[in-house]
Amino acid sequence: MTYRWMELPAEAVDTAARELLGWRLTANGVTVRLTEVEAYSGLGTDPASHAHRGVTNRNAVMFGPAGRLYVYQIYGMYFCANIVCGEEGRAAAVLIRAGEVVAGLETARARRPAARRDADLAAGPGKLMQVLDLNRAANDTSLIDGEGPAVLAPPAAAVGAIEAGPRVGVTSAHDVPWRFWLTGDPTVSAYRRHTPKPRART
DNA sequence: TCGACGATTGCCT
DNA sequence: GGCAATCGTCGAG
Repeated sequence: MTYRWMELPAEAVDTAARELLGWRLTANGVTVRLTEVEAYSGLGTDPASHAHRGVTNRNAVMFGPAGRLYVYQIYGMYFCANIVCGEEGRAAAVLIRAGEVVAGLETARARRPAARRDADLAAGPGKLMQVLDLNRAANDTSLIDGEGPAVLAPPAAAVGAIEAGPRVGVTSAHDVPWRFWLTGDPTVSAYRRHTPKPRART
């Protein structure tokens, strides 16, 4: 199985990100509809990308074939998931930032007792991974062939309007809006400000 | 081998 | 709105 976004070149990762909105990601009994994503190219022009400084042991998956999962741990306690895009040998990935739980709602609630509303169940990269019960073990597994813990499927219904905006907190490459979300969706976390970290000097 | 930090979240005031 | 928790990864020495 090959999807359109899998055949786009690495420099068109923003287009791939757009196309992935509305797709359904299923893992461990829970299905979420992707409502917010962010593109990362790291072709030497994206300082925010893990792949910006070349291949390392961690980001090697980003340089692999499209349709696989790139999972990494952040702040020592949460996981974030990326959908690898672009041709093999060139880094490109789409970060899954938020989703709407469309199946396995009870299971999702049990996994995230801190969520007060259903819209908060997967309204963030780390939250989404908790809901799907995915971790580092899912890194470098396929989202397409069903052999991995997670499976990605096309939208069940027509995807609505899409909005785009620049990634907050990134000074370079801010001229290109690489964050995409479904207009008006309550699960989208795009409204959140990027928390500036306490750093010496400006 | 060591030191610093991050594509975050949730609890505190 | 502010900040602590917590550790794998990376770059420098």
